[in-house]
Amino acid sequence: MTKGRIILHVDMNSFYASVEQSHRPELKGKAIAIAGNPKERRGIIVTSSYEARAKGIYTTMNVGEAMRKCPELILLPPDFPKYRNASKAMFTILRSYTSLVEPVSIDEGYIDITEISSERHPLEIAQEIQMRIYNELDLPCSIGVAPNKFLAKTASDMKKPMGITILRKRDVPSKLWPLPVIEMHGVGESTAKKLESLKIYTIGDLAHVEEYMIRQALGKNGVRLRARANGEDGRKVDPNSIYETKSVGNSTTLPIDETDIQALEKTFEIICGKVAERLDAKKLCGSTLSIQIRDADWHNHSKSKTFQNPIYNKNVIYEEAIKLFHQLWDGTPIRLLGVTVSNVFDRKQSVEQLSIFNFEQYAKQEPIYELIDNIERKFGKGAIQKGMEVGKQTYASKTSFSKDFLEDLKDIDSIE
DNA sequence: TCTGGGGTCCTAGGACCC
DNA sequence: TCTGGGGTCCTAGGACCC
Repeated sequence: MTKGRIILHVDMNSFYASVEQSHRPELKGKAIAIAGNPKERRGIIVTSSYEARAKGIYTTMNVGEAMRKCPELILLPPDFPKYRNASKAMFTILRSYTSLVEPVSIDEGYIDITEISSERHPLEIAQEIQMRIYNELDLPCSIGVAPNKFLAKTASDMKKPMGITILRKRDVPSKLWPLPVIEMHGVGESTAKKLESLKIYTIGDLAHVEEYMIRQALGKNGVRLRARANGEDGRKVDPNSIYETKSVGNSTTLPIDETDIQALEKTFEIICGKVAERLDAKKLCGSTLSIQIRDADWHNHSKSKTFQNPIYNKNVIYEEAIKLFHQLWDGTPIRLLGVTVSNVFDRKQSVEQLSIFNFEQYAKQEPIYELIDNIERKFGKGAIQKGMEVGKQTYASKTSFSKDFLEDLKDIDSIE
């Protein structure tokens, strides 16, 4: 960490709305918004154009309220494939400069331009990137230029739309410290409240608090926030982070606060289907299943279970989710239902892990060890491996491959 | 301003093992 | 014999971000 880095944060401006405007030029200059489901009572504004923002429209605003406030507002349903394509094109432009590109979400990412900055000025690179995205994709973005991720992210937020902001470490006292602490990326309402009780109101206050005090109040996270308030952030730009999915979930807010078990089970079926579909698309599986419930008062509850063998099959997910649900639910009305598969990894990897894992796991247990010994004696050295091959076939439709596998082994034994 | 749906990371307590 | 400390995994819940 001797050499300084130069990092850009590229943040697309009101991305979904801008993509729609670029596809349909007649929408340019107009107040438009992407709304979850305009027909539904619980539809909200997901993104709005700057023209709409000027009229008081903001993200998470209820659709009905938005229409009252701005009757000429043009509502559009989200078109994610369209946004994903635009996103891909944007990242392709970024990757034409360096492979050190880390997508953070569909509409923002970091680029480490340290190496290429030896030939060109960082500001010139930022300007060119911004112009290329604008000219080639017809999309506006803001760019932050800084020595680390936190400052780059903070900088890209300072001038919107189509801004470029340089934030050096030496600018931190003058540009960051006067701001209210809630403005900081990583500080939300809850943390701001806790900080307030410590008489920390500005980013500068946070930067100067004693380390032991902030650790006591906020733990590890507090210490990290304090470092960031001082302009320090050692995180690297990691191009691989997008490939390291940790969980896949789906949730839905019900049309009414629901108590009818049949309606709830039906919803679970749909949700589980979507989770399985997305796991399929990414060729993933996961070992932990959790369900989420949100009640009418916005209290959240969850129940989870970790399985010996990873799951991904729609029916398995549904059956297990329903089991968890019945253990968790006390009959009170439900606002939101969710299902998540976590501890996910590549499905191909899973087959190998599975075999090794099971073997080690069960070889430790004496009767099984004997059993395996016996089988190898009876059927030859490759028998266990073969049994596992068979296991792989049936695995897709079974939750507990290990148990099934063991049953299979017992069957073989009882053939004797 | 009364709030959708996709995520990530952190914490704290308990179980279990050495 | 009634008792330490460390590590890891699991679960439930919270905070935050876009």
